[in-house]
Amino acid sequence: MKRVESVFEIIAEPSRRAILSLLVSSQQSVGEIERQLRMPQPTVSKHLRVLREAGFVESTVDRQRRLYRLEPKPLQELDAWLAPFRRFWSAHVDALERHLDRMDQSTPTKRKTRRRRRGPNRERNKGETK
Amino acid sequence: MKRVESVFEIIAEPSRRAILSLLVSSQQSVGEIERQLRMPQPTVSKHLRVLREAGFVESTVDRQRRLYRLEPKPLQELDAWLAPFRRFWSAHVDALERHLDRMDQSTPTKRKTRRRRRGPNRERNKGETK
DNA sequence: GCTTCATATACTCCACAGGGCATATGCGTG
DNA sequence: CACGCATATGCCCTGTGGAGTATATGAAGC
Repeated sequence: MKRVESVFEIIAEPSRRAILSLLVSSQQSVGEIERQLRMPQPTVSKHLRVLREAGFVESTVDRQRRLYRLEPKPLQELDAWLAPFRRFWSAHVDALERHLDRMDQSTPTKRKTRRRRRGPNRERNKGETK
Repeated sequence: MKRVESVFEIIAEPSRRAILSLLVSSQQSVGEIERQLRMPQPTVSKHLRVLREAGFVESTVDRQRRLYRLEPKPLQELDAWLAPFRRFWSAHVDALERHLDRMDQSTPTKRKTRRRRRGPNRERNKGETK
């Protein structure tokens, strides 16, 4: 009865994140999730309920199974929340680079290939941190 | 003593998110945070502790105050975690648009102005969901 | 030295979320 | 219609995280 839990609280649960990660490739039935994640079926169903009521997933009926699929909106909200911070850290990378550039020209020592391209409005970090 | 709480658990707390959002503009002392967020000082300090131990913030000493500033890494991890989902939903937008395009050409009925621009490699959603 | 300001920590209390288990519902098939 | 598989729900129990309050630490200034 305590609806509207924030997106953040929903994904704080490791099992729920696991489920979401499973569904990102393709939709799955409860039983498939149960087997892949090795967790008891009631647990899966309960987490799916939370995810469904929070809008992270939708279910369709296929014979006696329920197929769960991902819905983009909630995670897009999370992405939106991150926006100011992305600006923050890219600003910092810029500052660091300006600093290094100054170092480079003032200290022409043996430097490995640093020299980053300095085109204006560098495209934002794409999240490929690894 | 229960270190290594996940990034997700840390930001599940509204007060902590508020603190992070405050710090994104500039560093702040504990007292400033306390006043702006209207929360008791011990609460602020406790949350700051959690944030510090999780690497979200760093503190420097300025006279009798402690200045807290944002550190990018943990939120960048979160950003990285989102990457697969971004791929997921941008794929879906593309599929939807292809679908609508087919509808458009096969069903020339009265349609409000839909017709989206179809330039290749559309720029990814910037998070402006509102 | 003592006092005051700024921050940190210790301790108690309580609500609530998740796990485990039993059981209900519901659809399919003989 | 009786049985079986797939999923959902209800209930109890426990751990833990956050609020509140009091108090400790520690630097400044007199």
